[in-house]
Amino acid sequence: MPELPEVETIARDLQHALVGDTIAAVEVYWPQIVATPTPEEFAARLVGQTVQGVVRRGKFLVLRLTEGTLILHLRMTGQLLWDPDGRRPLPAVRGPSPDSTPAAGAPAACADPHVHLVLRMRSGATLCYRDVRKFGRFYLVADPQAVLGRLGPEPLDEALTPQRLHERLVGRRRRLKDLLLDQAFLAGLGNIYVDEALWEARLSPRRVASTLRREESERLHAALRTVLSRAIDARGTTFSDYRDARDRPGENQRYLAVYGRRGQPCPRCGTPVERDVVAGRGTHYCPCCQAEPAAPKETPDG
DNA sequence: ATATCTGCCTGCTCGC
DNA sequence: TGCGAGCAGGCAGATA
Repeated sequence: MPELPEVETIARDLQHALVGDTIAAVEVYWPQIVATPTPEEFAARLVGQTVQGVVRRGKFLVLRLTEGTLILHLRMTGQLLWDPDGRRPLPAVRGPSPDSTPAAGAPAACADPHVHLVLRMRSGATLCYRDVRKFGRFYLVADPQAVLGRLGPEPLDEALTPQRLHERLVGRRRRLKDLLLDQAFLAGLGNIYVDEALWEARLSPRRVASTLRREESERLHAALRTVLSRAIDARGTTFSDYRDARDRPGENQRYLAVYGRRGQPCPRCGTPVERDVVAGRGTHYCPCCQAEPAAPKETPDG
């Protein structure tokens, strides 16, 4: 799953590869991938636009263009593959449909059936969007805030001090797992890095945010920075599908302490890692290091 | 504000 | 070997 470190890796690579290049043609093979505007408008407006910058916000990839902003979300299995020679997936052969745009029910015949959108650049490079699950979405907007406006702060932003994180946490009665996955609370965390950060901070995923002591919030703050920074340095985690813009896997999976390690020993204490469903998500944790808080005691009287 | 449910999708595992 | 069922999971949208 592409989360903050994975999208950051792609953004940094594409910043070098794409800035200054101009979109020559757009091919849409699965129209639902385009969230806004209509797929036809989307393609028409993109042609002729030059890429001026590529950045990340939360898990979104943001391409600043001459006119407007192209924003995309890779969701679960999305890959954005840059090929300087433009000869990788060759999704050129169309089905028998005489229509210019393939209908949703009649997928075009592509060399790679999972490529749903292609940007052909004037340099000859291609940018191919590949997504087995088809959950990813593209947005072409005048105002980026229309898509990004509801995102919470960036976990690595210096403005998010331990004190500020503590203040945000203690105002909420949701469980940490639930809250940290909420993109309006913090932008960019997904299932892998929430589990890893909670392990690093020695906090139970079931802990109610409002009960955190200051020292525990500080531990969580430090853990988020440690886990995310290390993952960026390692160019992301390839658990199953993730690839960078040049189709290379990341290296961070070798540093995972709990995610996907059910039954294996906790690197800190040796207790077997457990996997439960918390807040509707598969959740990995060490039952010893991340012991559940004692049930809130009903004080008989005081 | 919080919690829960559905739909979007396909590849994979599992049981028969 | 093949089949259907169930599952995973980020997010939007609806509902309680």
